[in-house]
Amino acid sequence: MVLAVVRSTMDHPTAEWVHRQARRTLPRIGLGTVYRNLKKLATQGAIREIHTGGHAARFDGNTGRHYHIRCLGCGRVNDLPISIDARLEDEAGRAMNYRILGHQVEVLGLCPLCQGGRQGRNDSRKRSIALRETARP
Amino acid sequence: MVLAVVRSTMDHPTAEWVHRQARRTLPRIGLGTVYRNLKKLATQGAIREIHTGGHAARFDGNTGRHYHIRCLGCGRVNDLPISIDARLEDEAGRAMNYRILGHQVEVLGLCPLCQGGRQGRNDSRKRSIALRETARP
DNA sequence: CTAAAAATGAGAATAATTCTTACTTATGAA
DNA sequence: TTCATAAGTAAGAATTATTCTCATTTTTAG
Repeated sequence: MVLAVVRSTMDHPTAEWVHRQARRTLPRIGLGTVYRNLKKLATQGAIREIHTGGHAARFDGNTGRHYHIRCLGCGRVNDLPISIDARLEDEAGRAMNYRILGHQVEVLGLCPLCQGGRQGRNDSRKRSIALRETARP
Repeated sequence: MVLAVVRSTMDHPTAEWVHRQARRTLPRIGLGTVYRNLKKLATQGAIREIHTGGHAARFDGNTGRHYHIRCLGCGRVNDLPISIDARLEDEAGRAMNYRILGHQVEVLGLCPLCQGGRQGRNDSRKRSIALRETARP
């Protein structure tokens, strides 16, 4: 169920949103169960966990390699349709003595909604409340 | 004082480590004051705040544009001596309707210490305890 | 020197997440 | 089917990182 919910959207939902959606079908499911299963799915590689901006983690049903863009106004996260940089991991591996396992890129900016009217209308607090209340974040 | 501590190391310290160090000179300084000043310094652009991996935020006295590499074994964060990708922000700006403000890159891997002996010795819990107890993280 | 403004310490409050526990459900061998 | 064991769960307590509150102290400007 948790997997299905995460895969049902491209909007990188939070655990709380997944919980809210899952409850529409399984009314008695607990938030702890959602967290437990999100973690297990992420460990198994079925979904990806995105930690960003010091806010709640977001989960991504798209496990293909891709980059993200995050709005500093409202906190929304979107996929970036641009090619990944193969050079990066090579160069990093050569420069450091790490065993390289991957890399993440996050572009920061203001989404179209947050650009108009000096960016106050959709601050992160209001946005995350909206995200909790609507079906589609 | 807080600024001096953050600038004194290249090790991307946590707020708690900064607090511990600051207290060696200002024994009565509170953790809240450290957080308050870290936030103010970050807002002013004097330091940078790094949110990563769902753990405690880290602070970086190096405000020049650069990338990071994080060890999945022990959580340490290091600077990457590789050039930044100018193409990324251009492409993202063209593809999305965002106003682009910057981007971050984080390479993930295992540091030299965490590669030996099946990576158990320096797991993130032990590492973060060590980081709290030693002068240099 | 003094009044107003700014910063602080101490601890309470909050948010996200994990952990604990008693209970329920699934699984599998007999 | 039946029973035993393992796995999963709900509910809420606990933890961690961070922010907030507020009474007090320090700084600043006049």
